[in-house]
Amino acid sequence: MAATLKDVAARAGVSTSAVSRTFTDGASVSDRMRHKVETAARELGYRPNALASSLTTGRTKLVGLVSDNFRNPIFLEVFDLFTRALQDIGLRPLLVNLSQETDPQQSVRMLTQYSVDGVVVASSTLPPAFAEAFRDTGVPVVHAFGRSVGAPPVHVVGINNIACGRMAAQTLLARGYRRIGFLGGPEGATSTQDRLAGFGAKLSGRPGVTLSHSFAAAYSFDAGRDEMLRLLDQGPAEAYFCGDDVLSIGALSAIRARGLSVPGDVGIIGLNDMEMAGWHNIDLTTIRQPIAQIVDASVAVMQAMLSGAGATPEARMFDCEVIERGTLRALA
Amino acid sequence: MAATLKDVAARAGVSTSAVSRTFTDGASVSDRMRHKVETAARELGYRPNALASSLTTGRTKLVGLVSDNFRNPIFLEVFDLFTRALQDIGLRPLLVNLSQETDPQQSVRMLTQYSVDGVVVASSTLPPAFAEAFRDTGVPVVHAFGRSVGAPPVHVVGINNIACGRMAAQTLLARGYRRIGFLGGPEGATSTQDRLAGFGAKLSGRPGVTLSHSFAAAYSFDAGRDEMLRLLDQGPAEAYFCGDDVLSIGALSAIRARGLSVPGDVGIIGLNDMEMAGWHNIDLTTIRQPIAQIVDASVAVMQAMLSGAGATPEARMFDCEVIERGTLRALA
DNA sequence: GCCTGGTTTGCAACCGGTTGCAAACGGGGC
DNA sequence: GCCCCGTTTGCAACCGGTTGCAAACCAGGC
Repeated sequence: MAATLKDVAARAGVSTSAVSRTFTDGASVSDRMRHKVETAARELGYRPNALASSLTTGRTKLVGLVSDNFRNPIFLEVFDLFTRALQDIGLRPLLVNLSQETDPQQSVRMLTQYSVDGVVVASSTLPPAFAEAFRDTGVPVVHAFGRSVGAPPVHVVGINNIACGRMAAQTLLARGYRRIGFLGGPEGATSTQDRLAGFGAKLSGRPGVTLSHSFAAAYSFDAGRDEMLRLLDQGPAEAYFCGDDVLSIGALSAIRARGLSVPGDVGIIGLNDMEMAGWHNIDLTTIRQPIAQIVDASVAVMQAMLSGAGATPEARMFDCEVIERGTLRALA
Repeated sequence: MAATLKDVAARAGVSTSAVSRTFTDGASVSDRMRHKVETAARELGYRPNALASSLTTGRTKLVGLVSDNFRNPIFLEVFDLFTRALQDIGLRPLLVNLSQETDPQQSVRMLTQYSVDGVVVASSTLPPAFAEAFRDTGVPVVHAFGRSVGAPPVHVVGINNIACGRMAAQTLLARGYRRIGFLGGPEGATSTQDRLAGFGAKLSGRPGVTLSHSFAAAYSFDAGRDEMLRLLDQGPAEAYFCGDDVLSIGALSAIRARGLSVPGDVGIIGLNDMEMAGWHNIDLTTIRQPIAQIVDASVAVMQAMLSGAGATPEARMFDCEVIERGTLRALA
């Protein structure tokens, strides 16, 4: 049985308030008192019960970390960064896996029952309505990797997918590609829609440039491979902007399986710059999403909200960067 | 401000105990009472405060999910499976990232302050002493992906690394390889040591069979590639058992970079069977670690401990299976 | 109508802390 | 030594629930 506040007070011969105060900083305690309490606490191995104190203070230092993406390897990095950043400022992530089967409302309720101080939603596919459900309970919310809109319902941190699309288009044009394709993720994902919109906007109206597009069934290797095999059979474009690196790697596999070369026969540019993209045997030219910056900014926003600031939701969108490797031909 | 038990009691015109009882199953409440309370609760949107109740019941349904491995993609799957399995039985994972900088003792304290009902340690590299630190606080612990020892200090679920080593050796021998190498992970990792032990034991005493071994700096692509490049320069073995799939893929990259072919010039067998190993452009022969079974068993053990059973720690080790793909030559 | 025994209900103490308030304390100035 | 004022300390109420215990209730048997 762990020692309680009362035990410490009894042993030190002081009131429970005194003990409580020595453990909350900023409270007025004399040196002599602090010393007495601290030795008693040490002798008993006392640790304050975080749950009990949160009952009166109203703060738990618990933060919901909600995601529906447990497939894409970059999310392992995202979790790594989030957990560390949250730990660093004394917050504890309560991880919620929002797989298809689980009812979103259910997890909203669950998190409110645990009185989380805030919620971080890390997903590029979750609908805005989900984050709003949290906001409606009065809990600070930040949607990381979310979509940028004019006046967002909650704080959003992410990348500008439309700008990424433009950037990809610009990169392909500069290398002299004319027959261009877009191989997106699932058609319903807003990230896919935005990337295609920016991509198409930049290409449209260019003389001699044609754009075709299609969608893979998922953001996965197999889906990318299957879709590229299909495209190759019906006469491929000169280069493709793929919605994601995993998709790109699947596409690369398909191209090589057909005996074609990259970038000789077909060029590929991906998006994310996952670790694997830089591996020598893959060497994928891609657009880097600044994950660490997104995570840091999200945590900073959360911290601001917890200290009362940041009441009006804002969208904070980061720029991406083209990482040149070996899957596009050289500049014209 | 959320409605409390008292608010509901007032509205329904009953005592707080009555309300509490209608929300804890197994308590004796008449139908009429239950109905009154439920409508009042619905009207107020009442949700019981999980933290407050845990104060008296002593159960939080919070479980620490502790890991130090946020680099290996298979751990994303591990987290996926763990969070879902825990959620399914009503437990909430409090994720703890035990990166190098964080003091293990610190997180032990943190988790006890939050009165977690149990702790799952998911790591193949953490020392047993760490899990023991939890056990010493009286919290149920299960160490998933841990090392098998005779009488473990805590419940351990994982694979038998020694048997895996033997299995790899057997597979290589059956294909007629004679000059054999072991390319391990960091020398200090117990998983590496055990795999080498089993591997060496099976090979030793075979006439004409030689075993060389070396260690990569980390379980990473670059470390595997670097070490294999070094080995190739000093005259490689005919086939290697690599400590891990990521390492294997790095090694494959190195072999092809030197213009050698797989399995023509060098054979490779990995361990884990991460998703990528099955990708067409990698096609790695490897030993599959039954991740889902390990997770399920770990959660089952945890659940048993939470209901009072499983007092004496046991080691539950699963068998692995060779997945034949394209990086070893055909059977002799 | 009364007694019996099983259910249902409310009272009040408790879980482990926090905090407003007023009393006790302590040091400086006279 | 006394008074004043800022600090330190303890009391007691409270956070939002749970639960042992005893009283109130109810149906059935006589």
